[in-house]
Amino acid sequence: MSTTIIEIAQKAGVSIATVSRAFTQNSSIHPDTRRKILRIAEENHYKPNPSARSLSSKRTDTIGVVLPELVDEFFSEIIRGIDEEAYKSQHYVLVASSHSQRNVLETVLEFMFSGRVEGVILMVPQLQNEFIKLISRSKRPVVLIDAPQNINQVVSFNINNFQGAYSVVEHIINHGYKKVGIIIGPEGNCDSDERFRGFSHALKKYNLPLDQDFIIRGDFTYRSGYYSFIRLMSQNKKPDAIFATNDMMALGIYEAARNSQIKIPQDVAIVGFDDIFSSRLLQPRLTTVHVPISELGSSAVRYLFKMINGEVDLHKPCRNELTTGLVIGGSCGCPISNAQIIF
Amino acid sequence: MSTTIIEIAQKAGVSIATVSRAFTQNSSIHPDTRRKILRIAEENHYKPNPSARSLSSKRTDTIGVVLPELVDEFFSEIIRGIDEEAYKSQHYVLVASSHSQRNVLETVLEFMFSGRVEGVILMVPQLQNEFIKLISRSKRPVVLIDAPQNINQVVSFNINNFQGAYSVVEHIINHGYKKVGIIIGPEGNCDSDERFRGFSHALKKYNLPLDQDFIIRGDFTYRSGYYSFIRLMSQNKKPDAIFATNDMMALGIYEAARNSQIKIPQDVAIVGFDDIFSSRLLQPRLTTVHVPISELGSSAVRYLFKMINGEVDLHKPCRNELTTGLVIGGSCGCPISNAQIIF
DNA sequence: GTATTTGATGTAAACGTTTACATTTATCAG
DNA sequence: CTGATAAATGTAAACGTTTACATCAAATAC
Repeated sequence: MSTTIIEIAQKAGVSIATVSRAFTQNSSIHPDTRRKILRIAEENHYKPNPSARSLSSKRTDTIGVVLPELVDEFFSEIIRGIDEEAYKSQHYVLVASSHSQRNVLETVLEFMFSGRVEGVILMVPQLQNEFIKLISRSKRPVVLIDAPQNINQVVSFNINNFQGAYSVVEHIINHGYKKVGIIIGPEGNCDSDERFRGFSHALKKYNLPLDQDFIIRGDFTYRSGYYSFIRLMSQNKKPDAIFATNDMMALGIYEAARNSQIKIPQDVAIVGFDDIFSSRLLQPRLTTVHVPISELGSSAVRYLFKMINGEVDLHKPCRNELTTGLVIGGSCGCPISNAQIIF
Repeated sequence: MSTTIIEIAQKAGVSIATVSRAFTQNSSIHPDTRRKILRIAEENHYKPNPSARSLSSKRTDTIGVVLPELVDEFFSEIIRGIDEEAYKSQHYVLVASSHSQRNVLETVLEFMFSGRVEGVILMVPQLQNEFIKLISRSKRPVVLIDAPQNINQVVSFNINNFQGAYSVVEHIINHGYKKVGIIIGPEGNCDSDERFRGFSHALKKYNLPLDQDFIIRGDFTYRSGYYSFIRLMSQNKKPDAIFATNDMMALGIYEAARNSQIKIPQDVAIVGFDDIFSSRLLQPRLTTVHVPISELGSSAVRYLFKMINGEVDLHKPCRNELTTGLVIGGSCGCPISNAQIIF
């Protein structure tokens, strides 16, 4: 049907082995021969068949990416980081989001055992132990994005949630707020856990009490931010500052505050985490923690390639934390002109 | 190395052909035999090798998706729609963003046609004629998302830009505004062109003049919205309403208005297009045009599968328009309580 | 009882490469 | 000039499936 290596070999007057060599990097072939073959291939619209190639060589030039459903703003940034890096190394990206209808374990297994990809980048905020075992035993390299702190048998790239949370909470404490509330994320979510840890640590450091009434569980959605805020602020004892453990919930807070005539930051200061695009539009702008999202993706890919190329040990655990940065808006009480928002 | 079909055949006491048949849908094999083989395969962690399979059968169970770099909010929604639909049909999704470099797109296309995927979903707002030819001659099915109006040799799924623009502009005209400005998108962008057409048509219909001073070219970015607004409003003759041809530019407008103390909608009414998440956070909420993004992706995939399965003619051009909906906020002058935003 | 059809399975030839090994040719030291 | 070494190319055996075709047994028709 389509042109094969045999045709090209005939037209170039060489064997198929030589044609094959013309298409691979480190093979001994005369530069002139290669040029000639590539020219003829070009003329005949010949491309090596990927299936045949990987059947024979066991390489697929493809990496797999498994993403969770939730992380909306992350999604495109992460993929962009991954895709860009993969493109540089001439690799393809096979994606799968772990849908509600889909069992994550199944997807990952499929990926790892089907031989379709050379390695996997896995992002699952709620990671069970069985996964960890599976991954650490796997023959194919796996890099996690956002792995729980206590897991150390794997390779992972993470946001420094603790540090980020600590510094943003420290920042509001320095404003003089003493009754600091927090809206945490879903149970078992490692980002949320770490951010809570940073929060607690900051309070402790500054000798502030950890008041149970000021700890509300949300689930990282807009809606939960809205309602958690209302719950917090309808108690007799109200916080004077709130740490929303992600920006999406902070957005919900802003709406709830507007609806109940509560002024930010006069009545209550708000800080968030993630620095998502939308948070920059809020009035006053949200003070939050910047996260290097696409870098998370590209770093993960770079490391994955090292594993694939055998430059690093496949089973040597390795935890990497990317540093966060504080983004100061007006929501914490800082005097901020909004004129500088243009980006 | 890993278990092959031969091993399973031996353990099951059948030929490899029978094992193969156990793994394909429409093959004559005794149910008991299949069950037994699948059990043994399961026990031995056997999965058919995808490369071998597709080398032999010419099927890859994979579709390709090429996306532009820009369209941020669309990205994740589109992929979600595509992935979900592909998953239902047991297909994998290979993504590539076109990195906004033209020759890259070419490479990507070639990659896609190298036999790695069974069909391609292509989204490129600025599509050149050479591509159209390439696509319409292609052996593999291609479905376009967002194809220029004047292109009719291909299969495409589109937003009804004209209708959407027409109705939102009609809406502001009905408010009584007579000097309606517009910020259009980048040159050659088909979405922008169609939206402009809808705009002009509405003006004409209501006997309003098309004033060149009220037409400013932006490029769909926040930044361009900001500066285009300033340009529009620093003329002697100012518009009393502005149609931003996408929401991202409307966001920029809001900031520019805030900085120059111009009140929306009292001093100037604003409407947008896309109904992106962020636009719901604006005060007053942006009146805009809702676009069924993920549906665009899933419809495209469904049609692609029909082409792959030969249910529809590969080369029969087919243009599909998905209807948009008007989202009423307060930015056009409508009295709107913001309480209902929670979604 | 024989001929015919049907369904389940086996046989073996693709599918289009890569690559270990063999062969040829060119290069060069002595 | 000879033998050794290196570089370029050829030969042919994998790689792990699918599938057209052949075979065989059982069911059905007459």
